[in-house]
Amino acid sequence: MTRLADIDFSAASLDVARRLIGVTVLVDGVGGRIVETEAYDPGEAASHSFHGPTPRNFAMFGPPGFSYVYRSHGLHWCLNVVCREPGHAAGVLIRAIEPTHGLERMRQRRGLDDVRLLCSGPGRLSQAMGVTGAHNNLPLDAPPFELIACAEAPAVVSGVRIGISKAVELPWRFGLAGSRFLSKPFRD
DNA sequence: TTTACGATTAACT
DNA sequence: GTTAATCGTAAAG
Repeated sequence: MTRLADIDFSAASLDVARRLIGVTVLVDGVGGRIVETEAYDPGEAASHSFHGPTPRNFAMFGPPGFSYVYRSHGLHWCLNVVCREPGHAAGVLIRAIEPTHGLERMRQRRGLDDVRLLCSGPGRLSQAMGVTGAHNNLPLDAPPFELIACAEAPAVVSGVRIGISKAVELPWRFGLAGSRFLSKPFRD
């Protein structure tokens, strides 16, 4: 049984990343169940917080349980959950969700019908849920955000992270075992 | 001020 | 399998 109170955002990003699997995340009532996450920690070079605070990543240095939204490749928004205590600047990237709430809204925003392609990637799920830079540095336990814990602890698999060039060997990617909504399958 | 590049995606061959 | 799209950010000059 995973209750929302069991998710302590002041814990290490590894723990938070694993525990977020199965949790439902909504923005304005639209969203779904988290099936894939990645942990980032200032101790490793792949993290945006590795080089210290900047105008982009300041949200990571704020309180845990807040959002950190950044723009990737000039066109995609990516949603992160800040964890650890303020100043430590660790975070968890939400990489994929299983769409459950507001399917029509998400189809409209994404411009396609295939449920499987709606939210299977960090940029995709942000577009589907309407997340933009305006959602940066907001508390996740207050509107427009909403988190709903799952009834049972899900089976979680892990592997190496995707799309990075530093610290590529760390197995800090987590996913819901057997999910059809992952951005890429786990082979590890 | 200039420049190079990215925690990506989609559309190609 | 490869590559173009597209621009904010940060490091270099």
